[in-house]
Amino acid sequence: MLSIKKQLEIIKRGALEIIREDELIRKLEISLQAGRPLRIKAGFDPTAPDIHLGHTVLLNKMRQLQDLGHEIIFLIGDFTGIIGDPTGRVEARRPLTQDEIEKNAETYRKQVFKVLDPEKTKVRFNSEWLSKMSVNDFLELGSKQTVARMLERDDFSKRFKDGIDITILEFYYPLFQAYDSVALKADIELGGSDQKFNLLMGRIIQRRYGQEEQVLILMPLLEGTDGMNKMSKSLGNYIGIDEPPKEIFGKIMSISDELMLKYYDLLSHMSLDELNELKEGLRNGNIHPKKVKEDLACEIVERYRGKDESMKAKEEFEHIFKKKGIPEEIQKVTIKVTDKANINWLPQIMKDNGLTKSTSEAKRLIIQGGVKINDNTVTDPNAKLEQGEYIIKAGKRRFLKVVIKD
RNA sequence: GGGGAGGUUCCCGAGUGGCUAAAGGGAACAGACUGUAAAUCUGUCGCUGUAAUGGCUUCGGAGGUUCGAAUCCUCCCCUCCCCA
Repeated sequence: MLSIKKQLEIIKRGALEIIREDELIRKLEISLQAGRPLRIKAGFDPTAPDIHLGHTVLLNKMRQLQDLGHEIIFLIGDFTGIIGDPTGRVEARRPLTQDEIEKNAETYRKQVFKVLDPEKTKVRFNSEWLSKMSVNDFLELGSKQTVARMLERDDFSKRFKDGIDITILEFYYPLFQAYDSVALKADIELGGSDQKFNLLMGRIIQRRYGQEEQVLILMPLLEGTDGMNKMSKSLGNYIGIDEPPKEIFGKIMSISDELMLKYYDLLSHMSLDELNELKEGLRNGNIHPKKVKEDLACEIVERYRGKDESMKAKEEFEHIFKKKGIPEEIQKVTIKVTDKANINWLPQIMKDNGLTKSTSEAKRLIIQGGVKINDNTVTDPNAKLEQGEYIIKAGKRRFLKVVIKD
């Protein structure tokens, strides 16, 4: 194991807040002396098994701790997932079946182990202990916290003031999550900064159950591609690590320059010195922002998909956007003119093949000059395609190859 | 349990009998500009083949009044506020 100082340096990098640092140092000391790794807990929702870059901020930190020799517990909140985290909007959730949970867990394992070391990661489910709670246990847990304390939480107090529903069940969510720390005897809990309340609750509940309090490591939230909200699947502003390489590449390239720097801070494995150098270069104009963004896109794709894929994605991107070319692989359809009336009407073809949702939309797009056939802008919304082979480009990135036959 | 306010197109939100496929904003999409972006400007933004003063679908749900309803009536469902 590394020295306390070294460990601390690694742990602190990128972390938004550590509660409390003195406790962390003490825990590290004891761990080092006794040769006992610290138990680190990080919880994940079982309903969204698509890992995106936002998750990887946390996962990277987990990996670092793992590499320091500590014990990582990847906790799947299968039980609490049924309630739904009150953070953000609440929707009534359908309880997941055992099968679904197992399936989601499998997907998690597959994706998560692109970052974590499978050998050193323990996957647990909180239903293991929560579903076995007796009514008495449940009451006891409820007695450990007061309503006033619960209402301190922003989400709750705001909703309470605004007169928006808060179910009693939702009050239990932070308590259950806190109880997970008790059940696991966690030394450290890792989470996004939006989880601060829940994680703090863990400290309080652990104390009330006579345990030593966990240290919290709060990581900043990664903003989504819109640069406004945190990255999440439901907002559609996410970049999934399982997505096709060119998608990942393209999405990263489309973020704003400002956001790009935040992504560097949270996602790049570049050393701090290199990072500062880069920022300086951008400021004085010695480095072109596009190049910097490209490098980031390459780094990310390479990490999850390998060097080859990363090179390919970059070339393809260059090809399409810089040289305004067409991608190598595009969807191809063959149409027989005689099949039906209007089958060769351009908007109809576009709609039928998913380039647009309706013929109206296709017509609009044409009128706006957003449609090209073989590199020539189409101006006539009544255009029909005669026999031959065409490449249709709709908007910036939708392509289709059509073969019209008799 | 009593009293009151609401549910409008992807989201927020105007609209209280025809001029309303429904103001305005946001999101999204396209064009210009660029670096692929951001910002800005312009345009589009229910569906439907002759870019139609056409047809169809949409304003919580189901009926009804009317030549005509998002707008009026009845019942139902849902949300919120105040009081108990």
